[in-house]
Amino acid sequence: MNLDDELLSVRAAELYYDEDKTQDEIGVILGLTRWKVGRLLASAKQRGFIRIEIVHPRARRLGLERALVERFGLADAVVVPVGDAVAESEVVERVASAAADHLTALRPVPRTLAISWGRTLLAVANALGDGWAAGVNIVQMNGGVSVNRRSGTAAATAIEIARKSGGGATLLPSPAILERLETKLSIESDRTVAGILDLAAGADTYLYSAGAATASSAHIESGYLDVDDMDELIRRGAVGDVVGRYIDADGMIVDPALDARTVGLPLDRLRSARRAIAVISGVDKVPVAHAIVTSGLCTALVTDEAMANALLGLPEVPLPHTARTRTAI
Amino acid sequence: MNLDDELLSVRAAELYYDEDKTQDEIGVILGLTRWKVGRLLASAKQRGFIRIEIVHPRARRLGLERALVERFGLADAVVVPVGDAVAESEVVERVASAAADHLTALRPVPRTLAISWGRTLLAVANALGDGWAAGVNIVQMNGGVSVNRRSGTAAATAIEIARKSGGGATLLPSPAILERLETKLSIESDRTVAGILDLAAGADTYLYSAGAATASSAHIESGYLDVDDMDELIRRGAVGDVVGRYIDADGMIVDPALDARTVGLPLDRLRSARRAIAVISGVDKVPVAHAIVTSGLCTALVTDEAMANALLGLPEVPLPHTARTRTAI
DNA sequence: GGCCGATCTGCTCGGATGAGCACAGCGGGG
DNA sequence: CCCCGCTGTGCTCATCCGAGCAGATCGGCC
Repeated sequence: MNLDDELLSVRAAELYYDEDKTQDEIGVILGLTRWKVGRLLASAKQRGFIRIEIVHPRARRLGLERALVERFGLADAVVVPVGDAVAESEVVERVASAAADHLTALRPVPRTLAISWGRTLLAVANALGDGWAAGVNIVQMNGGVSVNRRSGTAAATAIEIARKSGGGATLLPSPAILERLETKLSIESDRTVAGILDLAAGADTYLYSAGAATASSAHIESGYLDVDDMDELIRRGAVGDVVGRYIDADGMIVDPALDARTVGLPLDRLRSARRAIAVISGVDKVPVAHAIVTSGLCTALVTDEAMANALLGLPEVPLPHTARTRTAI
Repeated sequence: MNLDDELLSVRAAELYYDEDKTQDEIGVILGLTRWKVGRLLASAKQRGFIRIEIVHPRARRLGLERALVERFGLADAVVVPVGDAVAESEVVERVASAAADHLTALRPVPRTLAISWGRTLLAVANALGDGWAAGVNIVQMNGGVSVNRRSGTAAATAIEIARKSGGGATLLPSPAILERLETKLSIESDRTVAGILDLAAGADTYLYSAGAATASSAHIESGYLDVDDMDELIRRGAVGDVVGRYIDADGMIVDPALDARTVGLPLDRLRSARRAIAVISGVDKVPVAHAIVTSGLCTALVTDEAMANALLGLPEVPLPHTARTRTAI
């Protein structure tokens, strides 16, 4: 395949894709047979000269989804594209929107859905449409902030999701982390709390996000941990938290003592769940997302393209000509 | 066409373009007939959800070319795409390369080619392939720098183009602009110079670029004009220079006195030429390019996509969703 | 010079696709 | 209540296009 053919490929591609000519017409224009034109187009496609992009907020990246499912043994994956022009803040919205779609399309329809809380989950709640399902019981699976600057975020998330399905919300009335083990044990043995945790443990579907182990964690913001605690966690290998529990790169609890003071469902319940949907986006959460998918904490992952590429160990934006220099084809 | 169909379009497009499924298969997956799928794909294309880009240094934008030919009554236009990732400096190279292609494909093959000089033309000279034509006589059509920091650029351009066609170069041994009118008249009446200008006037093809009327003009760099002269020219409506002569937005000479001291072919010779090829790129040259195409100074324009869009009065990067807000479809 | 394998070219054939048409559902107006 | 135009759907048919095959061409090697 010499240079001349390369130029012809490009000319043919222009006529075919930009000008909507038929291969036969292109053959006449360029003085070639239509089969030659077909072969040129095939080679142009194969060599990556032709890039087809689907420009839509709801578009997905099916190839990456399949790769994730394959690589990490998931039941399902949803990957939303992030074009150059998509702002960081908008990515969360789009991932949340995709998660809402995914929830809406779940079959069988969930009867009891256990959820965590946070910025991402609130976005999912907002993105869900009225009547996304019928009469789903929403139950919180971990303790949360009761009073902070965005007071009631956790509760609002659960209530919103429940309202939109015409079902009820069961809130877990407990702090996320308690100072003393005894307090935690006694709260957990309280009939109300125990009942709620039982309900959560019996859920058929789990939906949660994850937090990165950084100084901007919601746990620090809410005062459950301070910066020194976080540094210590990081020093011991923490990559982030899942429903309030800090894990390392292998998905193991980093600090058993801290974990014992954390109110909520144990992680093994997620691992044994038939359906556990993790909704995670943002580069700072790559390590925790990796820990989640490799340690079986979720059956489905909803995320963004950059995350998917990172998880699969690929360069973030595989442009054809940069790809050549990076991967030495 | 409601929102539901819009989402289906996107899903269908993903399966069709990213996953290489057949429309029939997509029909099965989405629970639609193959005809419905076909219609969805057509609407997705029509609504701009599907963007097909040809990623290649030699690619062109045929649609814009046709629009330019149509709008400005040109015989030919060549527009090279500028993707997001193409650096400003590379654009000139690509335009030059396209100009070289265009020259090589000219029929009938030029016998005498009159050229100007400058950064762009030098790039064209370098981009030309050996044997791009056979025995073309190259002749300079305007005076140029003889000694400046890049000494001999003007001469090198002509010589290079000539060498690659196996023809000869005829240089115009004169400054671009003279201080006194008498000097200019006497130089022009010199037998050698007059002969060269006659030769240029008899060329069958003209090739030139243009300069913007800015402080970084080659005329200032070479000392023919100073910044005050330029300010005065701009004040009087100058948009740039064509073969050394400053014109306004209507293509008229801005300063007849200055023009009288400028050595080279008069612009009307370009207007009456059978083939005059202008090679222009860069946003700062939009005004001068516009003056050129509207006042009939060229029969063919070789330029970049941003320039073409500017000339046609379009937004620079017509993304589907921004286009909606800007042009109110 | 002549043989041979590799590559390229042009073709047949069947699947994929788009244009155009007939019909169903729907809503408004008489 | 019925008629009628409009939109959306499923189908027929002609066209387009890609897979696969036989002959042509070319370069390497003896």
